Amino acid sequence: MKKTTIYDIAKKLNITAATVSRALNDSPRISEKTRELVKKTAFEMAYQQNKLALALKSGRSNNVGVIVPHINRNFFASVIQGIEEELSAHNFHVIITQTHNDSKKEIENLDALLNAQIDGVLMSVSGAMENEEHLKALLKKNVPIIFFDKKRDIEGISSVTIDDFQGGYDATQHLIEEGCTRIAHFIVNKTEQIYQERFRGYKEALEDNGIPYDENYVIELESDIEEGKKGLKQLLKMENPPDAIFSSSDFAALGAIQELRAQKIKVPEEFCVVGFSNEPFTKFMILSISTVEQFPVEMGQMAAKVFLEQINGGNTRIEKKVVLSPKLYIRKSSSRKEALKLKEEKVSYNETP
Amino acid sequence: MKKTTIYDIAKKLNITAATVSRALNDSPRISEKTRELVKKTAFEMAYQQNKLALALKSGRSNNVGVIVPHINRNFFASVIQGIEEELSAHNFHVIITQTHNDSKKEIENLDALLNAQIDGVLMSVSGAMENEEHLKALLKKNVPIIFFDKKRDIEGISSVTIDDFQGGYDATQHLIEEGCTRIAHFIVNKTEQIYQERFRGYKEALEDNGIPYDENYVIELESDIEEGKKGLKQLLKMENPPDAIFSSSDFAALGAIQELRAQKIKVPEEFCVVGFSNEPFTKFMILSISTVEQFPVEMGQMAAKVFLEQINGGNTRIEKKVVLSPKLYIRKSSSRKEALKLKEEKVSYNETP
DNA sequence: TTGTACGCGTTATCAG
DNA sequence: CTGATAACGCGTACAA
Repeated sequence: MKKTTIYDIAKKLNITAATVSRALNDSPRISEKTRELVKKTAFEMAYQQNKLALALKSGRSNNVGVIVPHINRNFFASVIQGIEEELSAHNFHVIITQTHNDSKKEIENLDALLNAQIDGVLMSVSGAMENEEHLKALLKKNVPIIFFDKKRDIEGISSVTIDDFQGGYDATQHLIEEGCTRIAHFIVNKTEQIYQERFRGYKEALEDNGIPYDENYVIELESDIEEGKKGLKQLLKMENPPDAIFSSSDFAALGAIQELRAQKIKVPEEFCVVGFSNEPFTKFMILSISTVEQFPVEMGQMAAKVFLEQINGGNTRIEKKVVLSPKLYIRKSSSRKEALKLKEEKVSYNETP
Repeated sequence: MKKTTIYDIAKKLNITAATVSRALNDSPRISEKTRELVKKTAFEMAYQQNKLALALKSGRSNNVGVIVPHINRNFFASVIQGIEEELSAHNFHVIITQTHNDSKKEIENLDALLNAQIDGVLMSVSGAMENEEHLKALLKKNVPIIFFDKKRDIEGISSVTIDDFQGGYDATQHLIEEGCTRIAHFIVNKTEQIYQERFRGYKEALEDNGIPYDENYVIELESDIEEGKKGLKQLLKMENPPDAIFSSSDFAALGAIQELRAQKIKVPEEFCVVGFSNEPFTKFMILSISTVEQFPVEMGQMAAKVFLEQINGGNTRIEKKVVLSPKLYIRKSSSRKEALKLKEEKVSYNETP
């Protein structure tokens, strides 16, 4: 069955397509009578506007491209959720693509999206710091781009991120306040800005508290449970092993905790752990894991809002850098003082005759 | 900066747009020389094909709409991942929309996607069993639709689901084999097919094992931790409380386990629990939760494949019903026999002088 | 091998 | 208030 166009309606009513168009779009320059007649027949013929034609004519597709490493990662799924909610309310559609952390795939996706005439790109950059030629090239195409989470500092491109430095600082400061003195750090990828920033926060918190920084306490690993176990084993082999970890990955933090359990080391009494990202499981564990919330839904909404501003801002190119504040969620895996206090109470209770 | 079109290239080379088009598309009817010249200048002028114009002309947008209740749910995010991987390999783009389980939103999204001239829709149906007029109406529009997970039985519409009955049956059978005799069931929503099927599997397994079915053991609740706790409390109040739960929701299963712990009831020794969906956290818990894997990524890939078949199948309308097999993952929360055996060994070890 | 002319569905502009 | 026409960018049947 062929789709009905405004021409079909026009023919049926013996008027022109232009008139039909005006009627459907509630143009002021049309008689009430024709307007209603047109709308009625349009409904009867099950007319559906072809946005493609509109897009071709207007130069706006009302589609926005989103590029992430993996959709199936709670963080990114949540960001996308925020983006979709904000943009669909403004009649934009969200096209999603994945890079699997391969910058070659990123270039391909970008290219395909541009071909599809998207009105903008919201992306979390994949790969190492090098290669950003393809991103700079985007600027010339005059397509609004918004980076979120993993950004690059490119003049003219807006970004929405969290203050990773602050997140790292707060996590470390908290561990210090809980009485930990030898704090290790799991860094996910030394070549990526977000991890560098968390690392920097870690170091600065140590420094501010007069705790010497020991580079042997810093281990680079993948965001992965097994890697966390391995990392912990490595730390325990040291002459002067740490009594806490600030991990840039919740998964590695979980691995570390599992390994600590296996080695009969008590968490948090003897060893504290703080992760990063607030993955759902961190809250659900019986030994819940302290972590840093990144507010992914809000990040997505904000990225979408910045995009909408740029679209509506006309030709004035605005470079906006939004930095959201992370929030440390203190849970059991690092509540050392409280755990020790409880234990003490128990002991004294037992000692009472 | 204006985007360059084939017209711009044509003008520059003093040829016609048609020739440029042929050159870029590697038409056989063009000289090697012009082809190369055109491609070279196209590159220099940073030409990008406008797929919108192509779509308008060809009637194919190469965009596919995906409708889910929530993107930020591990199951759906994984399905989408599978869809994206499969479709992007065939040069289709994936447009995602959410319904928040509101069938009104579903209708709106469907409408918007049709306006956008998508080439097909892959969707998990929201809402209760009633209202399926809008879905039937789709058939007339001649747009390929594939249901996944939550489907409706509508003639002419293909679907990809898992065998929920089998999942429910296997989970219950397993509990029986572990020695549980009074098995309760958490059903998420009695009006939805997938939950009805799991429930049916539960009942049939009981019957096949000669265990009487008690409707008081069946509790309807939301897929939610708090609801799971409430459900468990309700069960324990009974005169003859159960010794196991097959929960259609991992979250409710977790809630039940947390409440069991709070009430000092030993899992799995005194009470076994099996969930459904294999949410990531079920594996990560120290007391890992047995659950039923639904293979969401494969489901997405399969849905995409069925769509591609229909697209390529020409006019022959095929109705394909793919049913994937679920897989029971037996973990600690229901490994009663093993736990009892271990305990016994420990006891006898302790008793040895 | 290349050019000419048209159509995809819509809206904007100009004329009536 | 309505009709006629051009334009968006592309591919292609037909003509040369």
